Amino acid sequence: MSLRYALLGLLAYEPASGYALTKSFEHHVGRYAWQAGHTRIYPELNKLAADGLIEVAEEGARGRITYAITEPGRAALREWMMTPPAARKVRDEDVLRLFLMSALPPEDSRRLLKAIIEDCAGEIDELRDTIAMLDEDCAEAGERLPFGRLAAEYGLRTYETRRDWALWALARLESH
Amino acid sequence: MSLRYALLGLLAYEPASGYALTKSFEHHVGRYAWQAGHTRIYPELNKLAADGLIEVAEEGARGRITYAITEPGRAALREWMMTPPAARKVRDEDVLRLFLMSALPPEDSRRLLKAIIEDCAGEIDELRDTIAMLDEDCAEAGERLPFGRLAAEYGLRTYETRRDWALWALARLESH
DNA sequence: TAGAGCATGTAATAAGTTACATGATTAC
DNA sequence: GTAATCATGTAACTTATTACATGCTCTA
Repeated sequence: MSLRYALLGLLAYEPASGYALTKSFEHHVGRYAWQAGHTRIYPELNKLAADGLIEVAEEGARGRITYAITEPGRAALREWMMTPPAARKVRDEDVLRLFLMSALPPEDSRRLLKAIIEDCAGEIDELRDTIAMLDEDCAEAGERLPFGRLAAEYGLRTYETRRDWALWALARLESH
Repeated sequence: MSLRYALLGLLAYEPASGYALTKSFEHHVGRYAWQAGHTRIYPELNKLAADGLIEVAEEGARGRITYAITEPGRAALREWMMTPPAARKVRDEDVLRLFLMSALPPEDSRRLLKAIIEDCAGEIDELRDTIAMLDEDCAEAGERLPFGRLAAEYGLRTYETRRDWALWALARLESH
């Protein structure tokens, strides 16, 4: 059901085609929040349109269909956003790997932690660049804090935290 | 496929019954790393046993079946752990809500951010208590850093980061 | 004019959820 | 003895993945 609202949320931010939405999922959305491929996205868009929560805003070249959210769609999104469920439900393969390290022999854990720390460093560098670019654009154009900027900041802080956690875990491992 | 390795990882840490594993998922594992209910766990355990990656270690009261990982199971787990895929795949409904805030009218965003900050504060308090208890037990018993301690530390840092991010987002929202 | 990438879809299979079902043991 | 919770399962349905399929348009 979440995919429905992920799509609704992206379309509430701005109208887009299935193809453009797929790209959003490949980049920030699928990386931190909700993963989805085009084979699920297209059918779900059709269902959303059938339910009147989105509508075709424009039909462009190469069969491109740009959708926009409707008023009922906005209402449904708002309802979902403002009533979070009690139970948190997460599926994150990376974090799963972190958690299962207790099960590995210590040398493997150490190797894995070091790889994670290095990987995080790469992500952090990349995100810092992204943010610098976004802030430049924003200084000219912007009022409202854009979707990508929120995501990038979240990503940066998340990777910093993960790296620090890995450093902590490594230190605890070494001290035993 | 990840559930398979989640189970293998937990059983590599220590033998357990399907019921006990289900509880692990309800608590730390499902909260941060990988969600799963008993209706998926039991069939997957049977499949793992059929594949020889785990074995029945003990049959106890009320039909309880305690499983233990086998050597092939350990090898399969290690292989999976040490070769993370390039693409990160995440499904986290909470984070999705954070991301979609750009799509809400500013007053709603503000309300939601404040609710998130409060919620994080609650989680942080709870996790601090958990960690204090774990560290007490560990001081007596312990050498290797236990599974739950890793998870609790990760959880604590994650919630602190999320709270700080929400505070940052709120400040940016107010300044416009 | 050829190749890259835009753009959307379907079908078969796998994974996950919800609802239903049953029985054993423990603590009160 | 009875309520809670331990303990495992199945069936119907929904959601997601993988593999396959097709055609358009822009750029070099």
